[in-house]
Order: sequence, then C-alpha cells, then structure tokens
Amino acid sequence: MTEQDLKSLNQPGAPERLLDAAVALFTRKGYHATSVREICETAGVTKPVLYYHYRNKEGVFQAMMGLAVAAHREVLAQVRAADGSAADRILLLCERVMALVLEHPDIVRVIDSVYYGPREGSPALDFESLYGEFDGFLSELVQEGVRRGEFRGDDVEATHLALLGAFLICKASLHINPATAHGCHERPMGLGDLRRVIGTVLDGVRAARAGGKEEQR
Amino acid sequence: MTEQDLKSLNQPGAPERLLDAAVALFTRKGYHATSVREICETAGVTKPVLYYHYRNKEGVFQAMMGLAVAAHREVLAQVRAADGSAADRILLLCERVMALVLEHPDIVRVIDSVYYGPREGSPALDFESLYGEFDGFLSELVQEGVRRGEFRGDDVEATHLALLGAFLICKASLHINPATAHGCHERPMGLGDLRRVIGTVLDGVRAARAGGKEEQR
DNA sequence: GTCTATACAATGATAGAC
DNA sequence: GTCTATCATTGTATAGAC
Repeated sequence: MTEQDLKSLNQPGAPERLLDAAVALFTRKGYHATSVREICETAGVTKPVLYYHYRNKEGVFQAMMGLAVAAHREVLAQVRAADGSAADRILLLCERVMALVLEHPDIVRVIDSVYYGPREGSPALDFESLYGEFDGFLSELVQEGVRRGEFRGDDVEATHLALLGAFLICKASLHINPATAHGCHERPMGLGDLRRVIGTVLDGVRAARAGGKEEQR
Repeated sequence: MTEQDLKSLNQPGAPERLLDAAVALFTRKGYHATSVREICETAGVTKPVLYYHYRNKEGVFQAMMGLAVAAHREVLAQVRAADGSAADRILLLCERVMALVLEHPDIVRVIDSVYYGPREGSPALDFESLYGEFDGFLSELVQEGVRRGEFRGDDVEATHLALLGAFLICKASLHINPATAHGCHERPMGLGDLRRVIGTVLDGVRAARAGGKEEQR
C-alpha cells in the first residue's frame, strides 16, 4: 500500500470532504438555503476550492446524484438477473431498493426534497434514471405475473400503482420529523414493515385458485 | 348590495392579493426562494403592507395553512357523519380528501414541499391537523372493518399502510413535472384512478366468504 | 393602511497572487 | 490546487411621512 493510498483512506481529499459536507447541509437546510460559504467552512476549505473541483453549487449536487444513480442502477441490474416468481421478484426489487434507501437516508432525503420541491431554482434532477427506471421495471414484473397467471389481470395499472404506493409509504417514513411524528409514521419503517405491506397488496392481486375472477390465458 | 361588498368582490384587498401572490410564488419557486419583494410586486403593493397585515413571510404561509386546515377538517367531519360499510367509508374519505386536493393543487404542492423539505429554515407545519388526522381516521375505519368482519384482521397496520400508500401515490401525481414525466406518472391521476387503486387494495384485505384465512370475531 | 427611503447582513461568484 | 480580497446583487426588515 503506497503512501498515497493511505492518505486517501484516512484523510479524504477536498472533493470528498466537500461532497460529504454538502450532503449533510442539503439534508438539514435544503439545497437552496445552504450557502457555498457553509459548505466550504464545513469541509474546511475556501470557496475557490469548491468552484475549482465542481463548477458551482449545482455541480456538487449533480456529483451526489451521479453516485446515487450508479448505486440504484446496480441494484436494478442485480434484480433483473435474479429468477423466481413475479411476486418473489417484486418483493426482491422493493427490498433491495429499500435497503439502498436505508443505507443512504440523507441522500434520499435530499433527492426527495428536490423531487417534491419547486420547479424553478432547483437543480436539474435525472428523474428517469431513478424513479422512472424503478417504475418501469415494477410495471414489467406485474405484467409478467399476469402472463404467468400468478396475478389477476383485470387492472394491471391499478396493481402497479398499489405496489408503488406500498413502497412509497415505507420510504416516506424517512421524512418523519421526530418532533412531530404522527399516526402511522410514529416510527421509521424497516425492511420487515415493507415486506408486510407489499405482501398485503400482493395477496389482493393474486389469482384465486378456486373461485374469483379469472381472465386472459 | 353595498358598495363595500361590490368592491371586495371585484377588487380583492391587499391581504387577499398578497396571499394569492404568495401561494403562486411558493408553488413555483418554493418557500425559501420566494422573496418578500417578489410577493409584494406580484400583489401590487409595497413591502410594509405585507409586514403590516401578516407579521412576516412566515405569517403569510401560516395564513395559507390555516385555510387548508379548516377545509380539511370540514371534509373529515362530513365523512365522520356518513354511514355505510367500512369499505364504503374508506373510499368516501379518500375520494373527498382527494377532491379537495384536486381543487387546490397549488396549496397542496406547497405544503408537500415543506413536508418533504428540510427541517431547518422551513416554516412550522401543523402536521397533526393534516396528515395526522387523516391517518388516524383511516386507521379507525380499518379497525371498524375488522370488527365488523368485513376485513381480514391478520395485519391491521399493513392494511392501513397499504391504503395510505394507495392514496399517496395518487396524490403524488400532483408533483409531476410535465417536462420529465415518467413511468406510472405520465398523466395526473383523477378520482377514477384513485377509486381503482383503493379498490384493488380493499379487494385484497376483504375477508374471503369461502376459503382463505378467517380470524378474530 | 399605505407609501418612500434606507439600513445592514448574506449571497454566489471571480480576479489574480502564490 | 489553494489562497486573499473583493464584486455586484439580493435578502429581510424597519423608520417615519402621509
């Protein structure tokens, strides 16, 4: 191990420190309310250092997004390679993405706050690479389940949305403010909760073995 | 009709114009990024007028919240007074609240952006009076359904969360950015879509008449 | 209730030396 | 790559006249 490697392990360089500082501040104060000055002070560097490594404040945000998109893509690829029933794979997809979310709650909070935030003045967000790919894959899996006769096929879109909602409600628990926790979101949700909620929805769309509606195929 | 009434109908006073301008700007640019200067210019008044009628920028936001909470409370009271099966009342609750949401998309967008936004620097938000009361009522209705034998009672919390998720995913379509629409959210959802998604979840938790698990009662 | 005028801190960003 | 010094701009908020 060279001296260079050792240094980069124990003492992250300015770019890494800037990115960490930015994520922490974006989470706490939001993208707009976080000033370049604060990011630099937290990272222990001066402003021109930020403008040198990243183009500007949005550059820091986009660097963070790049990491998130890459990690998300990797998870999707893993699930695509897995086999099993449609229900198994839907559960696997949701679990894996949720695990990623729970691993990086700050980054997800920042991304969500931009997603649900205003359009003007916010950094560009590569929706398609995040929610879009997840959505699309989930939709494919539902259709596959219908083709295989696993699921009822009377309203594929509603099934897709109900599953997405189940995932969303668990992810939303990341945004709980402990000071004002309420109702269903008195505690953050874990993977176990996700499994139960997804399972409840899947139970409803499973093709009944005896009786019940049956269609196409 | 007095001259005063006529005036207030055709030419809303400074407070109303300020509130309308603020909601529009908060929606487009976000709470933090909207300046007092802009609100006043849009409303056609000068800054001291805003500081006179509302205490400051947050005062304008809280005035908007007050209207939203009042309207929401009224809807909940109407549904509480209604009768029917638990499933009927759950559907009614979701439909009525969704109708309110669709009536005031801008206000909901602003509230959501604060809910999902950062904690520091954001205006205080009376969660309990909005999501909290809705959550609590929905939970009561699910429990009522189990007591009556309408629903399976093996996982009341998961049922509650699945229903909440179904509502959430429909509401989330308000945040679609037409420029970057993706997957399931290519079009905004309407009341018909909500009914289908809620219906799909309800189908899954309904106590089977013949076969299937049956419990407590 | 509404105005003009202003105080004063903080912002994103850069020039130019080292 | 990193620094010091500085820029123009915008932010919230108020004093005091009418």
